[in-house]
Amino acid sequence: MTEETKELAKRPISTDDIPDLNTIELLFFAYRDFISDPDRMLQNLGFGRAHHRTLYFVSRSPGMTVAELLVILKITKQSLARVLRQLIDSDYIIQSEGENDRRKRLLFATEKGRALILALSKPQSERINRAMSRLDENGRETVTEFLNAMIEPKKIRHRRS
Amino acid sequence: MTEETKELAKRPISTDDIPDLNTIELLFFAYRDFISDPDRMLQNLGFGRAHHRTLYFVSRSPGMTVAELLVILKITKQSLARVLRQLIDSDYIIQSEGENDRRKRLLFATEKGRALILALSKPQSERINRAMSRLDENGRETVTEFLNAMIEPKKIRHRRS
DNA sequence: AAACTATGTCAGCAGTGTTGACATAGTTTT
DNA sequence: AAAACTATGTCAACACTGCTGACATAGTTT
Repeated sequence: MTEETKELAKRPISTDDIPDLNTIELLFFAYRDFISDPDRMLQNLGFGRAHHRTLYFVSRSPGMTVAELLVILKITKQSLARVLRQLIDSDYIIQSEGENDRRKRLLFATEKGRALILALSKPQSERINRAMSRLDENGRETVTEFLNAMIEPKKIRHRRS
Repeated sequence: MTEETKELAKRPISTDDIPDLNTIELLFFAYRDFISDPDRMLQNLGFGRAHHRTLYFVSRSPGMTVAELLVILKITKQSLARVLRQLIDSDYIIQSEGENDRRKRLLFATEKGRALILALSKPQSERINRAMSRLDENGRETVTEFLNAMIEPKKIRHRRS
């Protein structure tokens, strides 16, 4: 190992190479810690992040269909089916037939599901609150604006005529 | 399904229930999109996010030991061993013995590894740059401050006397 | 009746996290 | 020098969540 033929990069990468390196790193740590509180709670239930997200969006938009959920989560039918089944079997979510279109499955959180999503969101909300507390109203809007700008703009979908 | 005995939560959860709900959602979407660009690149190499992070921190701090990497990444030895082995076998990272302590394995990115981490970081940096471009210097500091405050404060570790 | 749509399911695979046990080499302590 | 400790590696096994492709069923639209 002493006489290497491979070229080594001994100089650390820095903001000279990538100007926003510090922000990249901050985002990694911030998101990891942000998700860590609910992760711990979920573990006790035998659930994971996918359950969290599924329950979240269903609670946020009661009556959502499976297809709509797939679009939001950007995962495959099979990935969703697994966690959705578990959430339904353990009474966090229930399905009901669509009124106009009986093929559709409208998804609703039960009271049990609602209680869980509120419990999971609480530490996240508190963390955000702590971080925001240092900022004035203007600063909070700045953060919101920044996060929004980080999101991939929705592509306009053209319907088949 | 028409006559349900289970109690339904038909009212959507909202900022009435969780004040920072919108920020929670924004963070989810922002991070998912932020990580999606390098994810696509990694796929072509047969690598994943764990490889990305490992290579990142080694490039950032050349000469890092395995133990130090474990502390930063907060994963288990076995999880790291797998991706580290692949990175070493495919010449993105090399190991060398510690000078003082020959048990230690000092990790360095090769030029190939350096090139990869720069390529992976580029779209992330560009995305941050786009999002930051709307903000003035003061706004950028606000975002940095916010992200820092979202991170779990390091616990003070007491050394055995 | 035929074509299409919404959903569900099966089998199998990949990446990355986990635990616990054990092995080896090197360092420090007694 | 022997004993204890440390840094790393490895083995086996498992869990969660993403993927693909194929196929089935029921309901809707053409």
